[in-house]
Amino acid sequence: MAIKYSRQREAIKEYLMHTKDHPTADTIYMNIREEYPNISLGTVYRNLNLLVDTGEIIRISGMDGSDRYDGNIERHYHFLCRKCHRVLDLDMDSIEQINEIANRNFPGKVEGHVVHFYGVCDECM
Amino acid sequence: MAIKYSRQREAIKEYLMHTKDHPTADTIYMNIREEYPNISLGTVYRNLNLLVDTGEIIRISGMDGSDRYDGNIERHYHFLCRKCHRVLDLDMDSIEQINEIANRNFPGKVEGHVVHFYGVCDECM
DNA sequence: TTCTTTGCAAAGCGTTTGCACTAGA
DNA sequence: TCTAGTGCAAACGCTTTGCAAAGAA
Repeated sequence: MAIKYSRQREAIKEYLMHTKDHPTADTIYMNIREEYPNISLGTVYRNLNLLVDTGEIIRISGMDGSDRYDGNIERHYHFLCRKCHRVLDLDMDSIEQINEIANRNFPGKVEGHVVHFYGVCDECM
Repeated sequence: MAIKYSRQREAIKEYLMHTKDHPTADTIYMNIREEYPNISLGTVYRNLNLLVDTGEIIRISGMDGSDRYDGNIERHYHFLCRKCHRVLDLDMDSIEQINEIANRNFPGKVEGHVVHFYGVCDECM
């Protein structure tokens, strides 16, 4: 099925491109609702899934309760503050070589990994 | 509140100590039910939480849909097969130093990380 | 007895889905 | 026109919780 333009989807993408927060679907919903008061949470979820599938945004899973979304699709790492529960970007060297370390004694094939860091952010210290 | 003995909790712990699978709460429930047919899923969840809190078992989150549990509390890494969805232990060197790498340019304090690997296991290749 | 744990069922939370309607191409 | 996207509400999967009854100390 071909993808058609939708102003709601555009607004969601736009929003994610201009924030450095890593908002949840619900937060995105609350924000988009200011411009499109009738948008439904279901539409937000459907569009987030679509944008993740097309590679236009990234989904960050396994941090907190709910998934976060990120308009920055460059490979980077995330940090979760255990006090304020904000998700921050980490400016750090690549650790892609951990795949190789994992592969050494493994009979199958390690293709990738998910990492995230946690601790206390500067504002909460 | 003091912790009192419970045969159900003992059975859950026992079960986790003797399996190398990384079962979900539901799988544990199904298995314990063979010995305790009246046990409820709520009891399984309550005991799993209690055992995680006391450090007797480990919870593995963010792999699949549901959390997995592990009776092996030694620091080790996990692998999720994207075909059969089994979770396997990885026999690999420590990568604890990634915390330090993450800390280098970070204004807050990185205390820990969650990593898991994915790919195809030997049986699915 | 006293306080913890249980079984049950209901509720919670985040996310997905069916459907009739709307809107993009 | 034709098909994809929307809003709404219901349903989903996993987990937690309130409560009265049962069990451990």
